[in-house]
Amino acid sequence: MGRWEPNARGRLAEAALQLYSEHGYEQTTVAEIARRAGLTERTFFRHYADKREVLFGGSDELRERFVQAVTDAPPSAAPIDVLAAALDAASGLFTERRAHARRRQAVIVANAELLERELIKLSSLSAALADTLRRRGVAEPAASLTAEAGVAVFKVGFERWIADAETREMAQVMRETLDELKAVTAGG
Amino acid sequence: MGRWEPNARGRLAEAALQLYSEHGYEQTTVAEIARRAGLTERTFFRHYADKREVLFGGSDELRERFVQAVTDAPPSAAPIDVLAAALDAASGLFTERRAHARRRQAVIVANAELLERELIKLSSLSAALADTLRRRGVAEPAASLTAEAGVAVFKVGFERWIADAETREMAQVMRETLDELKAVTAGG
DNA sequence: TACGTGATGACAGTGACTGACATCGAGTGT
DNA sequence: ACACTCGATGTCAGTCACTGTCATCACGTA
Repeated sequence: MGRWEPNARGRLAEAALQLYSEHGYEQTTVAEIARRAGLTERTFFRHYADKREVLFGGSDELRERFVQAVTDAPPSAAPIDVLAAALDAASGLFTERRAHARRRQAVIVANAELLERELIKLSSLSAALADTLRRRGVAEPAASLTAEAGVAVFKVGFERWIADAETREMAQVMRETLDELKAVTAGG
Repeated sequence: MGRWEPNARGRLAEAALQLYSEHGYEQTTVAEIARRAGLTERTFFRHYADKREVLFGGSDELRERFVQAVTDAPPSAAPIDVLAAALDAASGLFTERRAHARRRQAVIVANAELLERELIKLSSLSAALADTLRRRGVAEPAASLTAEAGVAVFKVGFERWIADAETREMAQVMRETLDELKAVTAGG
């Protein structure tokens, strides 16, 4: 057995989600999170840049999944179809994770600071998407607009998937939501 | 002459923008802002909820302008046309203010915390837009998607307007950007 | 066996933000 | 004139997020 219990980072994330759920984000101190994880406050800040970041450990993976899908799409595909493929690929990350997503989202929407962090993560996702589209030869402002539209669909679709019963897969919800966006922007 | 210099709130906002521009957001303390405005730190927090909010005094006005335009649109108008009218109305707030907008935006994009605040203000704008569209009878998820698309156009259009020389009016840029979004989502 | 390394602990500090109470000039009524 | 209220501000003590610095100590390696 090593000197320390393994997976300090994961223990901190789990302790934080528990405490934020039980007592609320603002009422929880970093010292409490660290204590529940069997660590000190100083060590918390060695693993996470701030008190909010501990809930967003998976955002890099989501962005990479999106970017990979855009990169892998056939060169001939139109931006909107590339977007559809990316939404489909990203949805794969959430299968079997609806319960956890609900728990985490409930904490986030209950606090403005956490919502801010969520929004900047999505903004970073949008920037990465736009950049990847540009590398495919999509010009501005089409690249940025496609990326923003994609994130809009993801946001709205994610909320609907969370709110739904267990019937529909996330990928299906995303496809329906993208179709709705197309209908709206077409003036229908 | 009154007991205090008038417009304490405005003085704080101007002092903050100056100091954030000169030394950066993080390097500026609230005590410094208050001192330059001839007030104390405690009084700063009576006018603004936190160190970021001092840059966002105009966001309520922007949201109201958007909402008013949506409310005033003819009942028969399609959501996407309502959106176009709202973007046009909102652009009116920025005429003759390009220099100030540039200065403020430069400060905001230079700091992640300020960017987070900007994003949640735009998110609040999107929520208000969606709510107003729903009152017009637009169903979900069309209402939320239209609102998100509108904010996306505003974001992209605003950046382009800022980056542009003085040639085009903001309203014109917004119209062009909305047309680009339509083209992209149509698969063109 | 000595030494370097990496994760952690200990501790002091800064600055954002809050709560409680004091101050004082201006208006208001008598 | 006088008392009385009121609103904007000042003062002060306190909490907590976050940082810099140095110490510790098991583990691997030469």
